[in-house]
Amino acid sequence: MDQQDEIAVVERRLREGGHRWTQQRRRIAEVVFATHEHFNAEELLALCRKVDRRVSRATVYRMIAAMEAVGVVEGLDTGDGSRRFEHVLGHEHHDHMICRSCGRIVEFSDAKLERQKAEIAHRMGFTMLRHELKLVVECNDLACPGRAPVGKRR
Amino acid sequence: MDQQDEIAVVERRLREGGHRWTQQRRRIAEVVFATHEHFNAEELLALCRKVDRRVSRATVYRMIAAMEAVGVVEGLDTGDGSRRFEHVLGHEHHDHMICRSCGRIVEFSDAKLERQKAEIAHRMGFTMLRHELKLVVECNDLACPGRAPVGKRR
DNA sequence: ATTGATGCAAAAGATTTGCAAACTG
DNA sequence: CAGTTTGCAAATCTTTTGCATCAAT
Repeated sequence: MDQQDEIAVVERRLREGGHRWTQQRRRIAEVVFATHEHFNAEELLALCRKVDRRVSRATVYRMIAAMEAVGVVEGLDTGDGSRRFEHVLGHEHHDHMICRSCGRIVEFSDAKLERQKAEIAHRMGFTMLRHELKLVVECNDLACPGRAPVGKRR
Repeated sequence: MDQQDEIAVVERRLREGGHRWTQQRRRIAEVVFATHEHFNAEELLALCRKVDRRVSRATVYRMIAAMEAVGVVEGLDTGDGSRRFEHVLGHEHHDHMICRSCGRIVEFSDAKLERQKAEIAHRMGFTMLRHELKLVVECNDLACPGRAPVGKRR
């Protein structure tokens, strides 16, 4: 699935949800699916503004909420004070390791882990909507460039 | 380990960290270890104030940070806009399910899951400091009293 | 006495919202 | 056209911080 298709999916899902497809929303979707970073609202706003001055902060926040609601974007709490997001179309679910030494966000996925999570929710009588696993780690020398901590930690 | 012991541990760890043990800190620790809810800073402040008017908001925030730093309290992001906390002395690590229908936070723990998490971090060359697994679920009729959603969801 | 801790109020950030104007279907 | 969506700024909410004062060691 390439970027055009992904944006088409976003459009379709929003329309199906009774929403309108505006120029701003398309712009935001384009930027979201063009990046592979974990961005927060402010960063997304800045990226959108670079290509289209008409995108406002409020619209970015509203669009993020809308995309989350239709499941094309997921948020994660990295502990830096803002929520960060990533698009989730076209790749299987993955989890995150957040390195306290260098601030990197490392993605990983593990089939066994996924099975275990689903099984636990089911065993306890719940329907799992989504799940978020965060490992806060410290990198060892080989794995890490040894950069200074990034951003404020709390 | 009863509540007195738990508070003694908090005191010891803070003192070992070079901190002073003040009346406010003792009060806050007492309240934290007396509750079994997942409280946020504002709620903790209100509880403390009920028994001791001298506890201020700033001190509550500072004490939460201190307790987190010495590992007697852990925070979790429930998606309601504030961080929630729980004390972690005297019971093994557990994860959380957050029910989107009724707002309940259900705790669970699974040894196999724990082993898997640790193994993954190790395999990828990291040292795991802590981990947080959150399953966002929807309860089925039997499991849920069917209460209305609690708090704002985002 | 020294020095860290506290309370207060102000500041800082992130996110949400009211409303008139602009745009979509 | 009718009804959404937008931009803006103001409002909200949570958390942090500066600083004079207080209290623990």
